[in-house]
Amino acid sequence: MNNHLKELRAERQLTQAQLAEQLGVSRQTVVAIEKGKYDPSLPLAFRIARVFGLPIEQIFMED
Amino acid sequence: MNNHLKELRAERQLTQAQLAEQLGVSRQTVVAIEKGKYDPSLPLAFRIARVFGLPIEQIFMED
DNA sequence: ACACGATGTAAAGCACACTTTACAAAGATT
DNA sequence: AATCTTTGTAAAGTGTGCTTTACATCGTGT
Repeated sequence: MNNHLKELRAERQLTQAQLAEQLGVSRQTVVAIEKGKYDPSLPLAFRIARVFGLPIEQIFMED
Repeated sequence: MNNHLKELRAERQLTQAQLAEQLGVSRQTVVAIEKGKYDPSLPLAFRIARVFGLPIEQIFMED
């Protein structure tokens, strides 16, 4: 899976730490997802989608 | 997280085994998700959405 | 040069997603 | 009643999502 997390975060001018806090996860989790190290769980994907006001399919995509 | 998997599967008249095969997972995984024992991974959620032709948010929802 | 904020990397540990195998309980069919 | 399909339950094993801690790197500002 691919994702646009880094770009979306940059657009909103959020640091990894700020985004992590809004999502209720550690900064390492944000780093790992941005770097494509692993995919978020479904509940976390929902929270990410909610933070950015976008459907999950517009943030994450099967490559 | 809640989901409508069981109802959607019933509408399409699929058995758990048939759905599992289409999704490329074991039947136990389908059972566990239907029963709410755990949530699917994000990639599996995408495959489920594709099988039913619906956005993820119309199949899974934060309760 | 030094400090500071933001990002990247690594490793150990815990919980959960998924597997395989096996068996039990219903429902439908003959 | 006996069989067959479908569904439910359980348990042990593997891999991944997420945590915490710690340190390295890079860019910017003083």
